Amino acid sequence: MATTREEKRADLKRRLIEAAEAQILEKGLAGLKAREVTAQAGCALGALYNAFEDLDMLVLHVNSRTLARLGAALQAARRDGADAATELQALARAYVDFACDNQRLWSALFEHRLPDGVTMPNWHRDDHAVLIAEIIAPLGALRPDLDPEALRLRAQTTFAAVHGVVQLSLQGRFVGVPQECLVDEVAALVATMTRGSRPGSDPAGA
Amino acid sequence: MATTREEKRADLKRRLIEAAEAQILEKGLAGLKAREVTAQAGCALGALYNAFEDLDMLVLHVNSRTLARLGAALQAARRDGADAATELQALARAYVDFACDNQRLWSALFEHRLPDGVTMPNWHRDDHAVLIAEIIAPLGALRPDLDPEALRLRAQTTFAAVHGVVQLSLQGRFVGVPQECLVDEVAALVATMTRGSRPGSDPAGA
DNA sequence: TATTATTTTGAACGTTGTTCAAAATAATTT
DNA sequence: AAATTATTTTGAACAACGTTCAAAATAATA
Repeated sequence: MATTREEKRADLKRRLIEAAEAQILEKGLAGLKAREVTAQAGCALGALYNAFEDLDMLVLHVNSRTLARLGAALQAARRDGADAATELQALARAYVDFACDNQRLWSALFEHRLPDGVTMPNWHRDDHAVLIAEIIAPLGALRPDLDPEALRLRAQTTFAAVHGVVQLSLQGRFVGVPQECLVDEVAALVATMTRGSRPGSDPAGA
Repeated sequence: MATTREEKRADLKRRLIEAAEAQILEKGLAGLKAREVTAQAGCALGALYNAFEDLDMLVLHVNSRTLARLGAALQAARRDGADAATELQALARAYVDFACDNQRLWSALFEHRLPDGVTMPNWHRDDHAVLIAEIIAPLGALRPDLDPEALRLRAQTTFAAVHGVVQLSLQGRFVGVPQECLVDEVAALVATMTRGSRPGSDPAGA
């Protein structure tokens, strides 16, 4: 065995990521503690800082895994060939379902903050692309007037709108819609945005 | 002076809230420290826990002040008599402006989390009503078909949609729209939602 | 097998929020 | 006014946290 060094290193990283994911799943991001993670991973406290720069970077690895799973769920929800409204509804519904079914992991994606002055590594930043990737095509079908740059911006805005409704609701905020209404309200929002995006829906043309 | 006790107590609370607000303004919610707040307020460390249950409750008082100011800004943006689209645009613009001009205080409103199992006191929960209060009237004008309960839900959804765009943008997230585009994208979103809400915009009727 | 390079370890450090007995202060009673 | 009681203020002490680092253990090489 010539690569024992790297193998062990990789295995430790994997165990730490899995332990961290389990901790977040059980107690939420705020319940993630270096001592519990290392205990569950079967290593010493300091070993965490050998494998990762710090606890924040470990969280980013967990979040990247969550983003990959979320991306897969969104891809699986695609309805190629269906009209844009149907496709957007399916994507939004898949997002709501994923957030509800994986609340703590999904929350960690947006609750986590890097310390001031620390910029997010590119390998993790790029993993966020899945959040808007599937929106672009159906939105482009609704809005053939938009150039690629404006279309991408509008996709980001569309995602953020749906995301905002989900987030305030799942946080249980006073201004958030009750969880029982979440699916319906998101569907209503997407329907409204879809209708408002259709060419010919401009008031000047009515 | 018969009420020295209460006066001093109230004065200390005020100084602590102002010091906490100054700290959040300067360094953000994560930069709020019990020792710095009490030092700036001119009292001992333990005095904080005499005046408030804990640091979280002090944050809630700061957040209530922020909500009051935000509520005033939204009320001032009202365009009574104007059509619903204009009114909704004005409200959304006022929300964006407030969030941009008071980023750290505004962020604290939504970043702050109570520990698991601790429920928000009613006096603070109710202060959140200002976030949707002004939306209901213009949205009701657009959607006369909705009963009061559904209208309130739709107002919450509408707020959350705009809020989501603002939050992801100001957090500087990869999927958030760049800050330079925020005003325009929110305006586009509100315009889309307004058009999609107009009676007669239902595809079945086109 | 001996030597060198790397990793693993956990005690120790600094910083946090929070507590609490003692000291200081205000209110009340004599 | 003085003495007594009630309340508040204080800051040292505590537990829990993320992080570091010299020493011990282990792997790679000579």
